[in-house]
Amino acid sequence: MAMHESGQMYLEAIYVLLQKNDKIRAIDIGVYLGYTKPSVSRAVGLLKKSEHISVDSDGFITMTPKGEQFAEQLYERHTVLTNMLMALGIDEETATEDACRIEHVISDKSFAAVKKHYLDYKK
Amino acid sequence: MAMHESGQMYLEAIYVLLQKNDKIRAIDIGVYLGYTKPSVSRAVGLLKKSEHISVDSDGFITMTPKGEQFAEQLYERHTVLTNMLMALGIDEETATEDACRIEHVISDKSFAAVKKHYLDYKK
DNA sequence: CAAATTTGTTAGTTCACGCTAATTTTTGAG
DNA sequence: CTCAAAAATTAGCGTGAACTAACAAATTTG
Repeated sequence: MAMHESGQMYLEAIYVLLQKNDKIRAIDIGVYLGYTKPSVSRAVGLLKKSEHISVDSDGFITMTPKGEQFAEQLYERHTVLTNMLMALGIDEETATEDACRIEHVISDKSFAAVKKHYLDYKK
Repeated sequence: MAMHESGQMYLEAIYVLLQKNDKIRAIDIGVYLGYTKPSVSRAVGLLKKSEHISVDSDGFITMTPKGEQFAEQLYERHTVLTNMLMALGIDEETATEDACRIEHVISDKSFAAVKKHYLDYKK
């Protein structure tokens, strides 16, 4: 029942797209992630069923409060991990890729500790 | 053709078991990882085909040089990541779990940078 | 030595998550 | 209003990786 890794990826993509655009549809997610329409259709259906997003009658996608909260957490992980790796001298592309994979597997505990260390260290 | 994440997990388990035991068989891996015999059987078959391990006529498993090299890399990632998380105050169980998941997804570049930072910082 | 246990394999299932192909449904121009 | 393009969905496939059930081979033990 819990969201799987791919669901997180889609949710984060939706979050990012919604920051830049007023209205988004399934196709925009597909273009952004480089996935085909059926894959997006399926994922959107699942996120809708799990009530992380809403899809209106015109196919425009918005986030529910639940989805928003979840996405914000993911996005924070993403940005903190990316910035941290970049602070260690990693190029942006690699940092983003690694952050994207690590953000889905690291525990809350470890993320909090890593983030704290990073913020302390940065000073 | 490249080894998948699950293959890495099995290979690392074999490496760890071989450090503690003279001889190991498929069943030991299953017990260690909590997987069933068929799952182990399949994984062992794949690792044998990819020439990371050898299985003698009595079912005893050894590592090829190729497998050993690979496993050592994995194990180093595992220990460094675990120690690092523990140095940040994470309990051993969580640190091990997270290290185990991160070690399969982090790039060589990022791992090297994280390791360097950790070693420098520790001093 | 025969029966019971342990170990390994084979066959087939399930689930997540991509894909392509084909088919709707929606939309927007002429 | 009609018709083509765009968007979405449905159906079905492939792969990775776990599972159970059933069986075969090997080993232990009464």
